[in-house]
Amino acid sequence: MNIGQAAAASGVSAKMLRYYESTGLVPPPGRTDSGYRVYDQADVNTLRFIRRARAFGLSMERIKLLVSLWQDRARPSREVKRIATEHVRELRAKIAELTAMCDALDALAEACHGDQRPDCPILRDLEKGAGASGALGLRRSPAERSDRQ
Amino acid sequence: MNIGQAAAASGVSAKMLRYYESTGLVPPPGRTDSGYRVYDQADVNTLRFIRRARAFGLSMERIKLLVSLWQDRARPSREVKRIATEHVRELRAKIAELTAMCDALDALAEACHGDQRPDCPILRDLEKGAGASGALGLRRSPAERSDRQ
DNA sequence: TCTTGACCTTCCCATGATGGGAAGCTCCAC
DNA sequence: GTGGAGCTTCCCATCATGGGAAGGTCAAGA
Repeated sequence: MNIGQAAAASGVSAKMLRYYESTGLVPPPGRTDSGYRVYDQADVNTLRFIRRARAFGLSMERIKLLVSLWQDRARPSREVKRIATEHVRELRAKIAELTAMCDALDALAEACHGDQRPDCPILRDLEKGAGASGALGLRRSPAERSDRQ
Repeated sequence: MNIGQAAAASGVSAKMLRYYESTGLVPPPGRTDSGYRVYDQADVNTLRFIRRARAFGLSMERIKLLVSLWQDRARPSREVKRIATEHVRELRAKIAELTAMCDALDALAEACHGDQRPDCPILRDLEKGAGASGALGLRRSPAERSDRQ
């Protein structure tokens, strides 16, 4: 199989395939005399594994770990579960963050007439000084917190 | 006010301040004879507006629109509301996507013993062939869909 | 056998918003 | 006048992904 066929069979683009190889996520495949990459079914299975792991939003770094655990018959499932639960925790945090943004902005949008008049609660909120922004805990922004400590 | 003072007063880092200027989000401020940027209170107000808009997760592009609407006394609130509701829609889509990932992975993690034994539902799921992945509608990945149409 | 078009190779660039850091200049307080 | 804090520009890195150019390869059909 050349790279295009492996891409079609795995659902990973040829571009990403080369990228995964360059970062060491997958080992360099064999080459034909003319330099074309050659893949086999085992490679395609690994790529599919990676694609599915990506669909869970896992980072390349974690996927690298998962692939090595997957290929280790003596792995303790504890390791795999640890990676998964850590990712779940991060996803929950991200979801909570987005939900807060979404709810706060939605409330403002609901309060906005949305007609030809210039008065707008959304803009009024955005131009507020140091006042708390309701649902968003916006007192000290990340910038304020991290800028030169 | 020099850039450091404007950064402290607005909560936007000096680094981002220069970046916003380079992308045209804010106009180039005045300069001293020696080349230092000079800001006034109006600039700081704009930067605060931007910082608060960023806290809602709005993109630079949309913030650019919002700033121009904000500064237009004759703006129709319709425009502002449109931008906000569009962003809310995108946030909801993102939240749904992350929630699906999170729930699916969490279910797998819950089913995993997490001990020294190698058997693991998480890895079993990831190595599955074309089978549907439960909560994730993983039949055709983005790669499969977009790769060479 | 030659041509043609699809495919492969490497290399560079762009994304979006942000930070890190280097080299060099400026300003202020002592 | 000196030291240190702060400013300037410029380049690099993130993270996973795609776009595209320049050039080589392969296979099918004339």
